[in-house]
Amino acid sequence: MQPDLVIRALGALAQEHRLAVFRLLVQAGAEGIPAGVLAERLGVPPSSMSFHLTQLANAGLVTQRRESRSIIYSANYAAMNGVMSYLTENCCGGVPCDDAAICGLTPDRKSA
Amino acid sequence: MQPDLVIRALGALAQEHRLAVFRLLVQAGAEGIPAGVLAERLGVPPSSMSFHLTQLANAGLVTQRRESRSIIYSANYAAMNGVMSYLTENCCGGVPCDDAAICGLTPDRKSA
DNA sequence: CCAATGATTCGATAAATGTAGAATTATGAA
DNA sequence: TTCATAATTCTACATTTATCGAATCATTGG
Repeated sequence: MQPDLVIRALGALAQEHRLAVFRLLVQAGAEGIPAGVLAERLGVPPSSMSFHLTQLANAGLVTQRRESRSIIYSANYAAMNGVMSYLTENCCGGVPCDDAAICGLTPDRKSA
Repeated sequence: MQPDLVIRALGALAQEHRLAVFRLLVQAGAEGIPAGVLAERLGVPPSSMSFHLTQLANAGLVTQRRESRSIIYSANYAAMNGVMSYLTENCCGGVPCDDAAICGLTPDRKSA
């Protein structure tokens, strides 16, 4: 994954509402969530939500499909994996995060 | 790690120069790199570099120590691990990711 | 003390980001 | 067609971010 795309993805996630949206979409899985539902759940006006969804889409983190009147957003797991891989390889000392915190274990396992 | 700090860390890394700085610091290890050397290596004016280093420090991603006239920056690995853990747990479908790549499989938790 | 070095802070400026109402587009139903 | 629904685009505005020269602060050496 090229740095430019990684930067866009990080920037896309570095915002309260967008991080919350992405978390919801990750939980929702392939089924996805309509834009309007996301707006309502987070208490954000539709036009603002649209702006944020555009940012996420532009970073490649979400995909969209139309279903009747709704436009349904889904998380792009592959893109997220790409970001995680980049960070692991370039920003974690090249250590494959073996028994350290990264892979799902609680961070204070690092209690050296 | 609380979401607010995660957002600040993501925002700190979502910038060309800062991502480059952090990568250099990760490679440098505990020894760290002086601010001036970072500025020169990346071709950024000292005042601009200072701005970016402040952002990184404010996000908790780097630490600084004075050594004679130089101020030496080092990567905070624990903070980075905290960010990775948060993303793995909240943005990768909760999959423990240790038998996939980072989180290489789409969670078909919707299988019911 | 005085000058030189390394770094930050200040100041001004340009660009990008976030917000949200109003208008517009797309779809479906009567 | 006409209306209602779902979402986006348009528009304006305030805030934040990024840049970088100039001024300032901190440290060391003469």
